Amino acid sequence: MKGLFDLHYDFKKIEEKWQRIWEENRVFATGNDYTKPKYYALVEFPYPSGQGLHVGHPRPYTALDIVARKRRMQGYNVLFPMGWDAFGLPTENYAIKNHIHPEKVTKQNVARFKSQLRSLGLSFDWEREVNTTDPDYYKWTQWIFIQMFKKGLAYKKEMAVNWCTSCKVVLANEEVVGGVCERCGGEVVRKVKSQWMLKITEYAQRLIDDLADVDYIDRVKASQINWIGRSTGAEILFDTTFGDQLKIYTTRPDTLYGATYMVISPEHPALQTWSGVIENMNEVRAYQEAASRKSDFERAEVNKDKTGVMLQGVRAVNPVNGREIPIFISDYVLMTYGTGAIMAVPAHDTRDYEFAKKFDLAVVEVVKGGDVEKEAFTDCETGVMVNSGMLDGLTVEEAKKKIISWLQETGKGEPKVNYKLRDWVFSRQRYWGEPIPMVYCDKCGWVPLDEHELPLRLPEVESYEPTDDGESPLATMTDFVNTTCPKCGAPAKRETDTMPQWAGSSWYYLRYCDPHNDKTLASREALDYWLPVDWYNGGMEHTTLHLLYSRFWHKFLYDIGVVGTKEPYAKRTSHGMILGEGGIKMSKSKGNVVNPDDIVNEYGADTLRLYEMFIGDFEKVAPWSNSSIKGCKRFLDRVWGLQDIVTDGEGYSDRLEGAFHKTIKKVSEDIEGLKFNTAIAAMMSLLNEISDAGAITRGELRTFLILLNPFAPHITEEIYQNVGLSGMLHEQAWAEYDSEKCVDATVEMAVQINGKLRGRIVVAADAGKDEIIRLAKEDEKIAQFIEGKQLVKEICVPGKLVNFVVKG
RNA sequence: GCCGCUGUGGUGGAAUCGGCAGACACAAGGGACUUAAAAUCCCUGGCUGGAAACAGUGUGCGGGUUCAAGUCCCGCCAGCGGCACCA
Repeated sequence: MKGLFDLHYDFKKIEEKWQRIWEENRVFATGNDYTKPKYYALVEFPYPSGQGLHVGHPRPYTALDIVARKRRMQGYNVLFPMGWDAFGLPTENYAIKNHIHPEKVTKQNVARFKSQLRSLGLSFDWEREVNTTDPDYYKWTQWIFIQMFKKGLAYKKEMAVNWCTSCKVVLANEEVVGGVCERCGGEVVRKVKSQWMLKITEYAQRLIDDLADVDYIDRVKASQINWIGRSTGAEILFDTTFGDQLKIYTTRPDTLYGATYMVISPEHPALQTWSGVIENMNEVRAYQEAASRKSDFERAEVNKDKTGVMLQGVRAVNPVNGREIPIFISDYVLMTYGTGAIMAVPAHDTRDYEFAKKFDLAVVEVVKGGDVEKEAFTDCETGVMVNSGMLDGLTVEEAKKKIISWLQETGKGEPKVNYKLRDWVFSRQRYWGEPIPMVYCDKCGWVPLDEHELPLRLPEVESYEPTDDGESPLATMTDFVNTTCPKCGAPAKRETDTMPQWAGSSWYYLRYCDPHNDKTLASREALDYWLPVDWYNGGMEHTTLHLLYSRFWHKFLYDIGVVGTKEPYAKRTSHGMILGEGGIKMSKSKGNVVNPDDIVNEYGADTLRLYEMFIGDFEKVAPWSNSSIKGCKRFLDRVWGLQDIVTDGEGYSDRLEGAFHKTIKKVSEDIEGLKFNTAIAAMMSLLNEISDAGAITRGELRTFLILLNPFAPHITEEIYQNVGLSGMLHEQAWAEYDSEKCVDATVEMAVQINGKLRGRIVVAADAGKDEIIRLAKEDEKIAQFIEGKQLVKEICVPGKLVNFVVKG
């Protein structure tokens, strides 16, 4: 005999069947009807690594797949594309090791990823697939670079790079872990090379300001603002005894009277200027030498002792009181921020304090409120100025204003805004990246290729390894390197560095709008229709690099008239990582990696999708659990069993009508609010109610399937067909609810005495306060508690509770 | 040090504006079905006491506001992520 819910459904057959039907009917191909309302849902395209899909990938993909499927049912023209961010080091390293062309490796990896993604039933429009390593794609990456060069935003500069002394190779910052080479563990030092740079700093203020116009989750906005690191202060000129001037930047111009010495970076150019008068130049040179040998990691170690050398023969003059003060060089002052020189105010800066204590320098208190005998007093809120001449008695804020206007009047300084954000180092001495389309001509300097010569393809090379002196493998290709100047025709040499991995991903969302266009990166018509991306979800780890870089490129493209919106993404959300069982990060070495293929084989794609959405708060990390996933499979088995109890009838039954309206509301709202877990819980509750009722009408089942379809698209489509409903499920309109029907006729209310739960009453939903209180007092138990006592207060929140405050 | 997040049963996690803490699931225990197991179905469950009704207690810790606090305020503690000598 067949029980009600004891069927296990054949997910393998069903999932393959529907994936085939969707593909053959081009069900998820994006519509080109620009008169329809549009919705652009975007997930970050993956790097197709050799390991295949990780169980973390489906979490964001499923989430936005749910949104995309719901939007289609709501009548939108939906763009939900996918592609490959395929340039990058792991592929290149694999190619070096195994002597296989990275293009071939990429092709294999993409094929694997694609079949894995297909098996999950994600509704991507594969006709719009893009690949950053495709010359038809990177042609436009190169084109954008050339536009930036033409506008002066791309320039070449001598830069320190990370150099692995053992691999003899330039490393990206990400490859330097804990100060050593990620691959071989060798020592990493800084080496100066000429690098292409992009002037993202020119957009720093706009990248902050325009965050006001977009709907990003707060933590994303906060870390971008933090990363850009805007600070306001002043630049101040100090005369020197040499006869020139030294410019410093400070955020605390109010403490100028407390500046008792100065510090400049070991790389500061003034040292060259003063070399004739510095008496201890040997000592200075030795310090410079030592600093340059140090890795960035060593130099940045916070807790290390401050070191430095006092310059003999040159001193500075504090402009506000004419006092001569010593100048030091120390590596705690960075050449890359501000002016590479500071005024040191030990009384009110912890680093200066530490330095002053070590070198026994004067500490002059100029802001009262702390104890500068013990530690630096850095509070700007409460302090009052002392020992500061014209500033005495003012608050810190007042003093800042006053000293800045004094500096401006006397020509000794001016207000200044600084950013921590640095220009983007855009060169990599690597093979597997977009070639930089530039030529160096002895006469003309750096000249971009003619645009009609794009794409500049990656040439075939024999070895992908960088050369011994850290040049890209392209540097050994004389056929590639030797060319003629696009401007004057003289013999010239090509740039042999390639672009970083972040290049191709900085504009890919634009290409999806019109991926096969060979005239422009995308037609203006398509861009105007689809932009901005309505909802972009991606990892927090991309907040300060990819997300910021792509906003920067978009703003540039806006400035030159390629796109019509200031911002690329209207909304940005971020998912939490999926950890291994027990909350430990999944890793090969720990052997706790879950392969999505195994889960799909054992439970089916619908169960995997459902579980990844049910696992917890979408925005937080969640530990994988092999037993919890069974609950989701069980749920789908029970949904499958609904076919056994379906009855004729297209309307709602009296018993379930309210529950259905409530669930439609809950699921609809929860999807918008990233609360996929509670949306599923609501559907589970509804199923429990249906089970108790023992029957479901075909109309009710139809509604249930519509709600569940975005989460579990295969099984719902199959049941829909099995019970003889017309058309295909994904074509149906999203379910509507009636707010009035979400309210029950009667409600159970809690009755409290002095805030403690003492009883319950059932009242009509529309009962008034007086009536509720009357009914509560009539309750036997409550009456006992009130009897003989003084009723001080009666609180009634209709629909929730009653609270009697009694005394005595 | 700075920025952000988190702390709720055995576990994952729920809980609009302050309004019945623990929804929904997992695991566990008991029962039904079965020759048996699996699967499925039913029941129980924060903790303490009690056979039970019930009472007390309970959301990292200490205070406070309120008729009412997981939620708001003040002060701590612990953990996670990111940045880090940015003047």
